[in-house]
Amino acid sequence: MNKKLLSIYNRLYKRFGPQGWWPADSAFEVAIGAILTQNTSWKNVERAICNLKKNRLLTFEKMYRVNRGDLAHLIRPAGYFNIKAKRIKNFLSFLKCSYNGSLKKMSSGDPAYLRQELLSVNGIGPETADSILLYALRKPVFVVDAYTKRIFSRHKLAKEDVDYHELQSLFMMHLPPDEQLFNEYHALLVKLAKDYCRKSKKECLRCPIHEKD
DNA sequence: CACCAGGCAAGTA
DNA sequence: TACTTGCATGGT
Repeated sequence: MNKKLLSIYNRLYKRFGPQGWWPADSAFEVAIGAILTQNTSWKNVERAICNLKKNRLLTFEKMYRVNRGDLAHLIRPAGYFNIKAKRIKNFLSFLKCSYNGSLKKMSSGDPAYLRQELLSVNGIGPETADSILLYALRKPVFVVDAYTKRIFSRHKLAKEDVDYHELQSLFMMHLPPDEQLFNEYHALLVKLAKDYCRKSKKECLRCPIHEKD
């Protein structure tokens, strides 16, 4: 499995090259984006982030001050704007209480402990927590998402109804705990899914996973 | 028109 | 525990 996972990674990297994740100007922007992208296309998230930038709200202090209603209005293009505004506020309250609003302070903590903390915030589940840990805090934590599940179940590398942590440990048990590797691997799986493994698209022509090294 | 997108929590039985 | 439903915009 160790070899297989690395082999898949090498094929994806060879085909698609570095993906440059996470596209953002700061760790704070990554964390907010992680909440905004819950079950939402990245294109819509970009519109919401653009609105936040235009209003100079993409810093902890500014966003901590703004009303939840005003925040909801600005992130409207990302969908679920009321509940996401609440979730962002929950995250900011946690960050204020535990780390005085500083992701930099937070980043010195132990990944397993930080994960527990993030999961205790209402609105932050496994994928959002792991996205923040990997892409904002640079911790070697593998991010699983709907794409990862779809690709691995369609290729019979995992069962159809595989559990989040089951699939996550598959990666983390068989790969070195390399933050850069996890970063690129997850990004490449998203790229693969978008190009070759859409939900409604059953075929998988020219899919790099099937190719030789 | 239906279906999907870088999920999560709350309600029901 | 195991389903089901609400949340909502914008693209195909």
